[in-house]
Amino acid sequence: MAPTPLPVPAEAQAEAQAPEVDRDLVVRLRLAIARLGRRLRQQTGEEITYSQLSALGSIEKRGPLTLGALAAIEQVRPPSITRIVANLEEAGLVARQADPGDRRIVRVEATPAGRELLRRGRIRKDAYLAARLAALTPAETELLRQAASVLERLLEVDLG
Amino acid sequence: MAPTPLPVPAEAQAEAQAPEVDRDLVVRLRLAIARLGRRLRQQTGEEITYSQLSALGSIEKRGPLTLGALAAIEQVRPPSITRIVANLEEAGLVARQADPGDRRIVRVEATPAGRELLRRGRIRKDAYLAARLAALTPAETELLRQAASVLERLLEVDLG
DNA sequence: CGTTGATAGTTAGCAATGCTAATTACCCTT
DNA sequence: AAGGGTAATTAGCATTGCTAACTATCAACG
Repeated sequence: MAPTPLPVPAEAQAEAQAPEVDRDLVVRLRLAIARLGRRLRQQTGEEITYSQLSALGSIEKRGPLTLGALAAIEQVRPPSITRIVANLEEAGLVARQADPGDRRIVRVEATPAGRELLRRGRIRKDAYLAARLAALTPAETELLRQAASVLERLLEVDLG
Repeated sequence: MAPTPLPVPAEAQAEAQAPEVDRDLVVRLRLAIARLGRRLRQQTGEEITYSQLSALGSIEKRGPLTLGALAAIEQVRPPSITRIVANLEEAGLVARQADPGDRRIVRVEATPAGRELLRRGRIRKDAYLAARLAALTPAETELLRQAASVLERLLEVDLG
């Protein structure tokens, strides 16, 4: 299919340097991601909300994290993270550590219970995706692997 | 605690993963999609929430819809749709029609203002993604194009 | 030293989502 | 006319996410 240039509105042109963008790709990606994301979100277990699960996952993966760092990762404002972490702590899934050098800073870490819940939750979510990935050819799987890298980079692009 | 999630499809609760499935890929894809999806959701613009936008989109696309049908499409319970539509109506973006034959039924339709907002909203979302895609190399763009096809197929895999 | 300004996190309060349970209004069949 | 089922709504709850304002702490500079 022929890539059609996207008429980029002024506000976006201020951000984006390249005026030529593949409109079709943009639309297809947006729809695919929005829908898949929605399905994954619905795939949360019963014991914890999606936001909590996501935060817990980041905490486990990236070690002891300050709340500010966690908020940045989760793309949420500090007050939201404060509350989410409070709920996680109340459920015994994360623990807070005081920073010895700077008493303003709070670090959070996953507890064994948190890790265990995460493991179970992942199995469920992964099973959902995995069941679908299983229908793909090896070449397609490899393609998605590379695409995942690109998507990860995309997420790190900070346009301000 | 958390709102009770929708019923989980049986096959997702079933056994963990087939050993052949690449676990790392599954995890990375899930995270990338979930986060990118969240960002797109945040990119709604100020005038309307994501749920409202999604509902409005379905209403425009699938013609006059009963609230029950809309709830099914949006995968939410009837009370949620009632409220979302009420907000959309208050904003003048949709209009209700009484069903002449069955007075229990309410149908909703997008107003011109609703259609217009939808058009603008799409452009803004596309611009968000487009700005990021612009930072990619041609090879990466091509990769994503192929990945989009795979993702689309993934979504069509109907396991339940 | 001690103000002064920045930084980290919290609290308070708002609007919205999503749910369940219960209710209202209505249709259809008997 | 009575019953049971269907469509939508209301009421009430927990959660999310935000902004604005506040506390506590650190660091720097005169």
